[in-house]
Amino acid sequence: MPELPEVEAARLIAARVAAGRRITAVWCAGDPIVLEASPASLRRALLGRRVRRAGRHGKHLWLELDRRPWLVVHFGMSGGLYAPKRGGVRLRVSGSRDWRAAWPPRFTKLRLTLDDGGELAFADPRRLGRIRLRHDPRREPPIGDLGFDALRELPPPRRFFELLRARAAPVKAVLLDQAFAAGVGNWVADEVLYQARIDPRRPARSLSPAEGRALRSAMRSVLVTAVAAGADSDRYPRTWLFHRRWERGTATTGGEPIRHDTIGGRTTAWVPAVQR
DNA sequence: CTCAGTGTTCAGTG
DNA sequence: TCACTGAACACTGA
Repeated sequence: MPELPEVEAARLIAARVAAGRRITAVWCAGDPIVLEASPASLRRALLGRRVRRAGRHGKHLWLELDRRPWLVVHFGMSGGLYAPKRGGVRLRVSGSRDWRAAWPPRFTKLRLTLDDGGELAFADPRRLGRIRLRHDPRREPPIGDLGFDALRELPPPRRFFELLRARAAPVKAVLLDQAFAAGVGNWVADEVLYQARIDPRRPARSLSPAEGRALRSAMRSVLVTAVAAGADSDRYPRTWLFHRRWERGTATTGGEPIRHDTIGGRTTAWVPAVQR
């Protein structure tokens, strides 16, 4: 699920289901890896609380409650937040293929019931996600260590360029660094570099001011567009590299070949004919 | 059976 | 101390 657009979509789900509601039941899986806070402390912190709003910074999502600490979640590689389909059939069985369609979803780690009967479930098959409690999420680690939120706090062009100029690593690696821009992940970084027409291997500090502006604009455009689409990738523009990034040895809409290299520790899809 | 993946962290290096 | 790199983590699906 989880880069900034997907987490923002999850935040909207959380707000729709829980904002203004009281938590009447809490269920926790016995998973000490994903549950950084113990089931007992989670229950103590959440049960009976009223949810004020849902917040997000980068890929972290939290619920503001009427008493601290608050619930903070990170989706890792495979986590997600789910609500029962409105008016849909409640499947009791949650095995096999489309585990997200079942209720509760398979791999559910935390489940909340609200006072109007609404429900939220955090599920994470690969267990790289985390569920935490924090008194002041924005100021404490891990969120306190992050850079600007790539959607809501994009710095002005001058400042953005200065931050870029301070980094010697490949620009792709810098985009992935959450202490630089919180919320940018592998596919967003590749999409941004493609649309800005920049070679992902370039040292960040080697970019010209014009390239810095192009990168910043592309970051804003990709994120605004993906969030407006509700993180539904089928609704992303057909011109985006996203739709072809895993078609090995294939070409973009312009007929240019896609190349795959490991940069910043991640497989990077890019188009040498376009990105310089 | 092996490998890579929409992510983060930590040990090791220079 | 800092910036950076690569491996580890855990599990699923190709």
